[in-house]
Amino acid sequence: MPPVNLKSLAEELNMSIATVSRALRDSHEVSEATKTRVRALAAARHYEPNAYASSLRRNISKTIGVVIPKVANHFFALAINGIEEAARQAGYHVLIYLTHDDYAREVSIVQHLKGGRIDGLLMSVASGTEDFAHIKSLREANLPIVFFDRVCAEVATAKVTTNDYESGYQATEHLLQAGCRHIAHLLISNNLSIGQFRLQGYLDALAARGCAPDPDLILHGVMDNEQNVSLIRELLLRRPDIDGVFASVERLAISTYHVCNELGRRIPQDIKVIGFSNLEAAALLDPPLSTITQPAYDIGREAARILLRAVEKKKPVLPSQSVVLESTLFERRSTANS
Amino acid sequence: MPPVNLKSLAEELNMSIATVSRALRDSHEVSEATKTRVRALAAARHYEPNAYASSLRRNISKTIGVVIPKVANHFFALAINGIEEAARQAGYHVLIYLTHDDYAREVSIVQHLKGGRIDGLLMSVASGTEDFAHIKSLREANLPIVFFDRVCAEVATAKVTTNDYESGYQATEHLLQAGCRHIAHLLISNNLSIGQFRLQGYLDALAARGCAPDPDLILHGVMDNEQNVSLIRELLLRRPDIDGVFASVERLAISTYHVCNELGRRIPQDIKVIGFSNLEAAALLDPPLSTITQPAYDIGREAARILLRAVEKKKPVLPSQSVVLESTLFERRSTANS
DNA sequence: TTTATTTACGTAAACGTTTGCAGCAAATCG
DNA sequence: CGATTTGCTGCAAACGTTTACGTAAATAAA
Repeated sequence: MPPVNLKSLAEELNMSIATVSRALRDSHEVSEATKTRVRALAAARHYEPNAYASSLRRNISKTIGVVIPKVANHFFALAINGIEEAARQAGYHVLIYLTHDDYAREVSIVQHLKGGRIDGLLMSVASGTEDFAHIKSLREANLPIVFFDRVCAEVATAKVTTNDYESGYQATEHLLQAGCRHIAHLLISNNLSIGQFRLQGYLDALAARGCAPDPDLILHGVMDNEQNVSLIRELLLRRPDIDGVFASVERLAISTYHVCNELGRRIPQDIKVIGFSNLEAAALLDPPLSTITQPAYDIGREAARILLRAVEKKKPVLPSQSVVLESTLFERRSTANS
Repeated sequence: MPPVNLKSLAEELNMSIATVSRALRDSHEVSEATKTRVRALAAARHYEPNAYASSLRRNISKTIGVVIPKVANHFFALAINGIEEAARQAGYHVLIYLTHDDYAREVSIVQHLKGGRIDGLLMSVASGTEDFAHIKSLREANLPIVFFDRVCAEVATAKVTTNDYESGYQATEHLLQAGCRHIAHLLISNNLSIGQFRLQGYLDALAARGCAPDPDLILHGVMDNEQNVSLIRELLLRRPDIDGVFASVERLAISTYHVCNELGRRIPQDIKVIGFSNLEAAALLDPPLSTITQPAYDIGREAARILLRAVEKKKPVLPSQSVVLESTLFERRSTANS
């Protein structure tokens, strides 16, 4: 089968390539009659414009990149869902890259993206990332970036986040109201801003009740889940007075469930648990887990919209376009008053 | 900042564009000395080759497409994970498209992919798809395709699936051994081959025990979850003798949990439940759900590897390269002998 | 020495599209 | 009627890369 491109169409129609191109782009400087003829043949031949030729010429790829730590996590899966929706509506394609929270991999990915493959980037930084030179170099290459959830404070661009401080405060307050006196806070030990905000909310909620913060109750988790289980087990054994756990990330809440099962601590009678989570099955857990749930789909869609607006208008993304969405606290049995 | 491309590098080095290009591609017809000089400058200027120019010229995009129904589903999320890994290792990029199980959207997406944007396609077809003309037209455009999980039997290419028949048989046998006499089978009403295989396994397992199949016990679910809950409720009320449920897809197992909660049927005492599922938290449900779990990550990685091998060798993908992976049955409390 | 062969590089033509410019009718205006 | 505008179309040059081909010098073979 001979290739079907502008040239072949033009030959068959006895007109120039330029006219065919313009007709298909609905240019005002080509007659209706010609447009109709061109469109008819293009449809008949199932013509699809070559994306690369077009991108090369126009210096526009109609593609955005998404760099995230992982996809097998309901939060990021939902975010991608929102991103894909916004992209599709705007006629954009979505390239996906996973860092697995590995700094080196993030650098390598970002470096490759400078080849003009994408018009803009959505990013949730790896938890290990401390140096942001690779990201800044992208900005110098004039590539618009929008961060979501795990943002990079050092880069002046739009960020889409949730009200993490308020949520941390609210979750802690919720445990206090449920009668907890000694509340542990589990977070992932890294430099992510979201963890810091949630922690501050926790601390302030305690302070508002006149409770002095106890550093011994703040557990810094690690990447490895097995190790987290050990850490939590040690914590609960060392401090039998703990009657509430606020997990900053889903995994730590799940690990807490495992440890409580193992140690025979009953939830919520002995210990109440609440955690950030987008787990669909939270309501079906044993017991149903109270969660602070981020609007993941909306985060993704909103971030994509901000990025695409900037891309289309060829304007830089401004920090002032940042958006803060609200998480929701779902009260379930794991924090019920026993 | 002036653009850094082959031309600018060549000018600065006082040599031709061709030599620079060849040096960077490590051609044997350029001296080691020149290569060193070129590579040094390229690194210093942070040169990244323009992906589109290269793709246009070589008619190779180093990109594969992934078309799936949804991403907010642990199975597909894990599959993407595997795909991304295989792609990254081979130096390929991954474009993602979601059909939301919508036929029209699938057609539109596939149509767009003919623009040369991708070198190969991985696909799990939408459950509503009955006509495969759009997919066949891709094959005519010489684009290699590998199906995974939800395959299209009509297209002669490689498919990566799981042993669905055996798993259906095994799940049913498991319920029978747990003492169930009246086992319902819940599946999504569509033409997907996987559903048919699982159903056949169910029927054969019953037959092997001398049980006549009862069509009234086979429930065809729909896309809408609310409606499924109603259907399951009606079924359980109409047939109080049902003491076992085998759900062909995760959602239907979860809906069964909801209905049992609502009707006060105890799992596993009154009804035992098993379902296909990749839910991470299955072991934490109330009660822990017995599952047949597909090796989703491996499916994705294997499918991508088969595709990439074909792409690299510019050979068509043959049906004989198909792979069947094995699912695992995880026995948990939802099917325990009460 | 002459004639092949090899090595290292340059020239220029692609790949398919978009777009500034020019041309050339027909229509409009002075 | 000549001059100008308007509407439509074609020519040709880009975009940045790759690569077939040519060529000059250096080396090897005769």
